Amino acid sequence: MKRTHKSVSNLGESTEVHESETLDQLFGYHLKRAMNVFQMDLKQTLKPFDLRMLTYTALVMIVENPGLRQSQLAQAMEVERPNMVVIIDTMENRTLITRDPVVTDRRAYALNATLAGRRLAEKATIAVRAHEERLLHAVPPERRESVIAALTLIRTIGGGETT
Amino acid sequence: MKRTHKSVSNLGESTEVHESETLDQLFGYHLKRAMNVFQMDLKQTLKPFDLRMLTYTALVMIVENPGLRQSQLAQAMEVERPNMVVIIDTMENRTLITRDPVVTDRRAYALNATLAGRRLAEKATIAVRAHEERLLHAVPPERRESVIAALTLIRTIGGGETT
DNA sequence: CATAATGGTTATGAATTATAACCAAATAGC
DNA sequence: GCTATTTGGTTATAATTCATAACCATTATG
Repeated sequence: MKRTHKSVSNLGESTEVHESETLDQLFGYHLKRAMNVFQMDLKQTLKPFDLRMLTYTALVMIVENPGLRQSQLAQAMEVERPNMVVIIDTMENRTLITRDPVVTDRRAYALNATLAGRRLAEKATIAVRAHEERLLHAVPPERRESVIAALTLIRTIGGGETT
Repeated sequence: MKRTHKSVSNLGESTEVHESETLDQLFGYHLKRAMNVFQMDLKQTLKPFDLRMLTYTALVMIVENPGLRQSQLAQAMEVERPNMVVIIDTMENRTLITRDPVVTDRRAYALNATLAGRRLAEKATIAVRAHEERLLHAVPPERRESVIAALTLIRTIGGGETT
């Protein structure tokens, strides 16, 4: 299935999209390309809900982990704390979540989703699932699982140290 | 599996890393997490060569597609032309590549790697392969291929239109 | 030729991400 | 109890990254 790669391509007016054998052999290269496609599509998918990837992720995490604190969320999402603040701010301003006092620690806030927040998360998730189905329809479920397993494996190996 | 919704929760000292069932079911979520790990590691891998991900990619592409023009490279890398200019600039300043005149089009430049550029690309690629091996050693080769195939499939589907 | 389109460049702006310093509250040491 | 240190959250700001608009020289169109 490998095309014959000629060293010197006659670049005059070739409409051909140029590639690289070396890069094509790299796992990370394909990972990034697929990621780009996914990300662009997801961005469009979330736009109607006025959500970005990070806000969507944060919202869902809060919905499913009521009482979560900002630092925990930041850690879980691998985002710097200061950046988490603005994400939380915007969601609070939209009354998707609330910052509730924590009795055991008066400086911390417990994050909780409002009803509107849960509703939005639900709707957005439906759209996100449709977006995934659209992009993945050519990949049968068991292969998706296989890929996810591989990706998870990679993460557990490389993600050990967050130096 | 759903915890009781209390406004104020007792998340006092749980060291547990919080996750989300919804997100865990999403392909894109795992894609992004793995991508983060990969990217961070690759960044460190390329640092000794004073290369960024984009410069490495560009360099390899030029090495394997001599005479490539900037716009073609930008298109292949899905990068805006103005951004490509600075990438090319830095590589030219380091004499890794040259901008050679194109006889058939006096405003275009043919990009070619110098000997130093090819040498650097080789060394960097060895390091990148080692980095991949490190992160992927738990994933057997045939599964890597399977994953790459799936990722490619996704790209060909979603990447059709670049609106 | 005159007009439009293209390759490359410059300048600039928007958006995302990271860093440093700060306050209030909590914890540790004495 | 009282100081010193650490932690959760915030603010301000810098550094990166990425996208947009306008421009020049050249080429293609008609």
